[in-house]
Amino acid sequence: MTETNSETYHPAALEPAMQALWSSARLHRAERGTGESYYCLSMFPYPSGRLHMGHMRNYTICDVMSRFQLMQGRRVLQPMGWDAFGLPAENAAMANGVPPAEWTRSNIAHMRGQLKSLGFAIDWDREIATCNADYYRWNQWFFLRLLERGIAYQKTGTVNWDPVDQTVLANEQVVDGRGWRTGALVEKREIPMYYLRITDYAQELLDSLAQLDGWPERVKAMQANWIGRSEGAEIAFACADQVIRVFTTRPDTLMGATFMAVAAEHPLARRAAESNPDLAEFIRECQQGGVSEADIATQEKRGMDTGLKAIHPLTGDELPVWIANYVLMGYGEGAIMAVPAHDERDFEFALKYDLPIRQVISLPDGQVYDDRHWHEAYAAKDGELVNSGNYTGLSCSDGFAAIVGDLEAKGAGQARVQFRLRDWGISRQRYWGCPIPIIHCKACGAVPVPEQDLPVRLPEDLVPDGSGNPLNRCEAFLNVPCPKCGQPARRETDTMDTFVDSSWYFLRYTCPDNDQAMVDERTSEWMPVDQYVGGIEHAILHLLYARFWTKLMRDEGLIDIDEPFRRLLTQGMVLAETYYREDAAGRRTWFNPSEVEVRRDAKGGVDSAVLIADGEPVTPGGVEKMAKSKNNGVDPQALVDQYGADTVRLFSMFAAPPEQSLEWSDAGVEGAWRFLRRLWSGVHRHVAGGLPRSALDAQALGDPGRELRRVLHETIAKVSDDYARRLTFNTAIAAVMECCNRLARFEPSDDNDRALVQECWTSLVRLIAPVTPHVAEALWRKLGGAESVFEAGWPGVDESALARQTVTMVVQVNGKVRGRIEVVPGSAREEVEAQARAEDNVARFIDSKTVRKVIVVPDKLVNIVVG
RNA sequence: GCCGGGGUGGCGGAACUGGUAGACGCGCCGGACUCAAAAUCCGGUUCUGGCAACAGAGUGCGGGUUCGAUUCCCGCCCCCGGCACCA
Repeated sequence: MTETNSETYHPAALEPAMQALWSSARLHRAERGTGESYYCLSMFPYPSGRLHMGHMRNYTICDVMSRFQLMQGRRVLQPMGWDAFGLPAENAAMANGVPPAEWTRSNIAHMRGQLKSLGFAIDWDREIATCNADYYRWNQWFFLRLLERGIAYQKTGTVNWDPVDQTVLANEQVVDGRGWRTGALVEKREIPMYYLRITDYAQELLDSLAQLDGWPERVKAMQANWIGRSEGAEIAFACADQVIRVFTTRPDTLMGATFMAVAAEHPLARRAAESNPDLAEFIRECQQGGVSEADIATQEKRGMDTGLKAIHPLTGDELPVWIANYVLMGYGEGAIMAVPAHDERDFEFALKYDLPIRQVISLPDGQVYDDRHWHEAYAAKDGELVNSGNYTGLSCSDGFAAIVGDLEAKGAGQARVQFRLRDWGISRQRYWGCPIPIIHCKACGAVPVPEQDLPVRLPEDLVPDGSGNPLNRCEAFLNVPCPKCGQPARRETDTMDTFVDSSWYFLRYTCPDNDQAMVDERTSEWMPVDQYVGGIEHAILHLLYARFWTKLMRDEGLIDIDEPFRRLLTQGMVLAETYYREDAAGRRTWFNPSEVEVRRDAKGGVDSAVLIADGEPVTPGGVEKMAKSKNNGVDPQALVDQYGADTVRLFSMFAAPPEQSLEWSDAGVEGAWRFLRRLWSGVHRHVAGGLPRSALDAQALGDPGRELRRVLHETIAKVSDDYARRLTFNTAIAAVMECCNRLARFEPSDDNDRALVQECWTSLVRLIAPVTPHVAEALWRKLGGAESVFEAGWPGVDESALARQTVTMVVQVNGKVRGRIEVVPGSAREEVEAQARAEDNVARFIDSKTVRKVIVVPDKLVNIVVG
């Protein structure tokens, strides 16, 4: 243990030594210990090649919580694995010609090594990778059960189609409506896909948000809005020999409907286009551009009259039927009744195409309806019905009920609940994913692969080239006899959405070695996850799918929980300053912060920034998320090599609370490094004087000692609360630093004082141990600890140490601070007031004025109101 | 466009339940040590005025409630995350 005896701090030698110690004591194995279980989970990484700062931050947060719980005596499971399927591996294959399997596996090997060097208390025996058949076979197995239950089904869906590469594009591969590689205008295409009926679970997914006390309110709000439950009515409008069904949340405004609008993909639109080339052309135009909601919502509203007329179910009036690009086929019925007077989108459309606007809801007193300009109030539901025949005079809610009642009586409508949530399309026209276990037979149709033939293995030697899924050209994969009739048949070549992989990996960590079952009895021992940690960018999709999948597995009788994650912490992003130079054509070259030197003015403000290489200025481009495109990524490995893992961990926990974005600063890392060096030398100086001979007698301490001990125990109380309840590791670290600063100023005068210093160091080392485990382990042993600091227990608060002789109270006059007084805690109001008024500066401000009121907040503040 | 979040010194942030705005760290300024530098240590550091005591202003902008507002309410501006095939 020479590493711990060195007088100066050398993390490069120390950290591997401490890691070896933990490893041989099997400290990270989840099975060890007898305490209550604690499952602490990070969102598993996509193996992109190197660990980036976002990973580093995520896993440090999780490790701090795991180690804190370990020190509380709990049996901790902190696993790690790889979200190993997905698009980047295919892109890398196109760039380098390396098969995605090879690229992915070598990335995993490298990143595993990086994670190990950071000293995370991970149980590596449970590592999983979703690209391994022993994992994804259970995707396939469960998919077949869902197919049997009717939860999985086939229908057509809309995708982005690149007409040049003849391939389906992901939304991120569509840039300004064009394919990223070819630049061709992207088209929408309808293709058959497999879907999961998440809408069957919409109500439950919404209702059970209420039991997720440990989730941030904002995430629950985002999920609730995403599910988007709305109560309204389904209304049928006759149109020639057809019926147009619409869903509306405002049946009370039915008397204000002046036209109908259908999506370009609506069957009625297609029929109308058959005999009208202009309409067909318009539909073709609507088919251009991307499929993403943001694209559709921001495009200019456009429409065309079909010439068809729908019949208003109550008045019998004829309403023109338009095709409109703001009506979505995927929501409701793909058609709407337009009430331009009371819906902003319909209003805008009516103005543009000069369609009638008919006000049917009254406005607040004095307001007159202006049919040229939209006002928020037009969409309100607190007026009463006007211009509405029999319904005139009713409130909106009474009108809602009366109109729905009449529609029901006529068989033309009914009340209905509609969700914004759509069924989950899981088919991807890509190679690097889990094969969908289906065989297409000319005679028998889509036939599920029999269970005994699972897994359907993905061939690992293919290299995508950008022109569609290479599985389509892989005869060895494609050709297979039909399981039903034995005739030659063809495998499905679509693979599963990677969100399928990430929807249950946390269950598999509990039993990764089971090759007979997806999950087993160990799963219920650990689940639900006690603490889940991951990026806020996953607040909706991943977390919703994981909740859904958990309910599916529950309903298959595989697990017995309703919700997978008890507590959720959504960490913020890691940002860094950007620097660039612009050439004559306006093209920007981005420089990494490590290549730039910042010059400061006399006050410490940024004066200029220059490129170290040539000394010429660069332009600061603002603080942005670390990304390749802005070349502002800071490599954690370089910093770990320079300062050691503990310093990097300390700074990333200190610079911001976990939920907020974190701005990276190399200068800040220096500060963390200095603190650890001070901690190291402080303990060594204390131990060099010999450990104290006798136990601490707190009663015998002098005033400075008693004061220090009060600060220590206040610190223990605060830090414990910060770790356990507030999850603000930045303030916990600040409190430890503050206490260390106090301790450094304390001069022990006898052996009892030295016993106090011993109490301080042994406490502080344990308080910081979750954040900087290697340093803490070494110092703990230096201070005489026989076992690991993580087995040493957590320091307790001595309530008697917290008592104060006096407290400082602030004295305000009319809310402005004018002085301070020292009082005995719990002093009576009158006494405090008298003392406050006697204070010189306070008396000056009261002067001859009349005291109107005196507010006393015990032991804190006095406010004297004069006038 | 829709949903969610954020804005506090030169910088990252703190102020937990409406009660001292700026803890802790960085940077900067001054000092000690040194032949010198680095490292380290000590002191100062919201802005304006003042030698100082102290005073005035101040938490994105504009208003409001309150003895008292970074915190609560109303209206705006800017930045960030998500929008169903990036993960």
